[in-house]
Amino acid sequence: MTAPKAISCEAIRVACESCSLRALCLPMGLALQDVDRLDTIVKRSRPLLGGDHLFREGERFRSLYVVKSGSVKSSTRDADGDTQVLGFHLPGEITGLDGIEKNAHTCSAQVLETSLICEIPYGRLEELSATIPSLQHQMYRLLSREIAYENELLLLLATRNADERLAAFLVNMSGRLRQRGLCATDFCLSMSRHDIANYLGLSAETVSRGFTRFQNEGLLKVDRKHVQLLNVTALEVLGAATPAPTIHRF
Amino acid sequence: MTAPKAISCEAIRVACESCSLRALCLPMGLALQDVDRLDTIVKRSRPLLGGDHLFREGERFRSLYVVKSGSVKSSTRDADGDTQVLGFHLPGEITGLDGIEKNAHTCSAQVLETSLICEIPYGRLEELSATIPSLQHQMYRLLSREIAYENELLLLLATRNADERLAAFLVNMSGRLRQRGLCATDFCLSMSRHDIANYLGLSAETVSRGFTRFQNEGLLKVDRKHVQLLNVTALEVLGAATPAPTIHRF
DNA sequence: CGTACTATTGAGCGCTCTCAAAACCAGTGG
DNA sequence: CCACTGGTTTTGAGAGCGCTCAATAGTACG
Repeated sequence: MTAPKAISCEAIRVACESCSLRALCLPMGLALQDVDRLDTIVKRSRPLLGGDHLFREGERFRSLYVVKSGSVKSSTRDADGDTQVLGFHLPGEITGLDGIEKNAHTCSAQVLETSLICEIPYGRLEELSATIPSLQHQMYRLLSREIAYENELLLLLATRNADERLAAFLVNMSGRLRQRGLCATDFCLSMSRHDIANYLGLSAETVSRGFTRFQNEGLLKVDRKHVQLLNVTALEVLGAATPAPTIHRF
Repeated sequence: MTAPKAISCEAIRVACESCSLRALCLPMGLALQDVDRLDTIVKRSRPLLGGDHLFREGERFRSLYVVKSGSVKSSTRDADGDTQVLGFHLPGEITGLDGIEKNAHTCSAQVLETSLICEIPYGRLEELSATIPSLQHQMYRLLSREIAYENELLLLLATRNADERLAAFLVNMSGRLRQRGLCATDFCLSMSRHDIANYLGLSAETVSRGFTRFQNEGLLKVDRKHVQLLNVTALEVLGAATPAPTIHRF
């Protein structure tokens, strides 16, 4: 029951040894030679530690960042100082796209655990994309994907109750892990309950209660950050579509 | 007190006679000759009537749409059939960006009132942007802007109460109108209370009560769709930043 | 073993939803 | 000019979900 964290993180690490930009871009239709050209502008840094910042809100925008292993949290802060978690980025995913327009970051990105991150200097990427139409095409798709994804999130926050949000979150994480070839039913959540709650527009207590209830209902097993999904179908139904407006129990 | 609708809509119409792609793109740093090239691929259609669809969820993605005059509502539908309003598009604004990735629209766009819409065939736009670096640059900015904007919306839905959401909505509309050179304190809301509520993740009743309370507090005057902001500062404070966690009144 | 932090659990309250009715408006036809 | 109709908006009353506050429990680390 112990060290599930180590197991899961190791799994991620192993799976992502080969997770370079190749893995990210090849399926999207880039020619191998173009990926190599892209590869030349990418900077690889030493592993970052949990709590390290990739960038902070307001900083000059210079680069996009691709998670190679580990995970990243992006968040913003409003006039009150209230912080809002905008998303979690898993291996293969990109962050920093919001900074392009104003040439300044509108949110902060913080590493949640020891992570490997690729930095892509945006200026050079844009130059390159002007000479490689397929790269430009993928860039447009990438940005559009982000928009569509946030639309889904808006739907979730605007219409779903606490259980549905939490279920949707778990199903979403599960799907993204599966997409990267990782175990979709047994994984570690690198973020705190508070972060999850904030992301879902709930209080930490409500998220905690949700986990407990799901466990009591046999939908999953949870031990701190380690989560084991036992009934993915039920979670999907709960998260994506409530079969009936009101469910009466007895 | 009557016919404010006509006044405001007329104002929009007049102000947007000149609101072509030139107005949209020139301030963004496109050379005049490039704007002209862009102009040649744009289709202009006869005025659309309230309720007409620009596109529907699931349809093949072909074009982006720029509002010349009038207004557009974009919304999505989930598995339950629940509909979620994702945004309102005013003159000069663009819609359809979410469809690029999957080559299919992930939301629907519906005209709220008689409107003039420019259609930009996406394939030709992408081709063009591959030959005009500055256009490519603006496209990236446009997409990034959409992402940053949705981030703000997520913050609103996740952390703000009903009054704050409504205030933020009004301030936002006001600012966007001002940006287009229209009156920022006296305008008509082309969308229904139900649409506003849905957009803000509230019930129509709560929105209605909000309008009434704001009016009683002297923040604005409201008569059906016609809104007159009397104390923009107070609304900004309420919508963007609550000065203190709790405000005690007596 | 003590400290600091995170997570869980409990109790009570308040905001917002739901349900319901009334008011209001626009359009139509008598 | 007025009654009728379908729609939206407003207003009211009650209930429930999720927040807040608070205490406890569990974990990591020195």
